[in-house]
Amino acid sequence: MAYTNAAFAALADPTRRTVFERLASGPLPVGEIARGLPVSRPAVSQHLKALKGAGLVTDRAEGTRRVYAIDPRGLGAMRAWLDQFWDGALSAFRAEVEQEHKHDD
Amino acid sequence: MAYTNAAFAALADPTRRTVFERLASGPLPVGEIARGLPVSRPAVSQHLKALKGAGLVTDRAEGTRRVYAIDPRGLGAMRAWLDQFWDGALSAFRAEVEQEHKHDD
DNA sequence: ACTTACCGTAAGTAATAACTTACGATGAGT
DNA sequence: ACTCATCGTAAGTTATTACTTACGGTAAGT
Repeated sequence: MAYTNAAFAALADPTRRTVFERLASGPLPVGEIARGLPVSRPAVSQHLKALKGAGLVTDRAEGTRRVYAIDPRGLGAMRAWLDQFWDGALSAFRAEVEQEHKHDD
Repeated sequence: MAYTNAAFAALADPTRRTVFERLASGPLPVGEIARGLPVSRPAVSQHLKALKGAGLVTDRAEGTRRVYAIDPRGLGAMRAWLDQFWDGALSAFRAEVEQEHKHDD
């Protein structure tokens, strides 16, 4: 999917991943997300913009505040990409181990 | 896991992700990986070093060449991190949809 | 209407990173 | 011993980016 590129790039930054993790328990307004973080609130806004562009979060207006929530689309894109390697990598790894055991004989 | 940080950072770069994808079909020496890529071979070596540090690839010496293969550890760390959100995000999304359907009545 | 709370964006800065070329080291073949 | 192939690392450059402060805009409350 088109989200794969942006999703990986977005979650690369530790601060941005922390922002994302704060939404795991449920939707939150920007101020709540930024509370206690070592960066300023505008920085959090910029991170949220990047996450939104990657299909990782959605935002809705609620009065004067903006509530963000996790968007499954970006998550799904990353999962699909990972699954592309999962089986192959495991079987290859298994074959690799057996190969090394042969050397032990 | 400790690999989570480095794994996300490693796969953020498109070139590096391409390098990683070339190992999907099986182990390859550096020269084979770099063949046809728009970057130099030393650049590929540097990418492989980053991938190795993230637990995404392993390397073994085979004569004068170095064969790289996909390491399931980094892949597993990312999958575990993703699964941490997967169920919650889906159920939250479902609740969100139902909430909006209520508005349609 | 005025103030306050909440938020996104613009501009500028400092740190990071992806890339290049140059070089050195090791193993295979003659 | 010599040459060639393969690869990792060092040094330097350029582009990207994460952050700050400053500002403007909208909604709610009095």
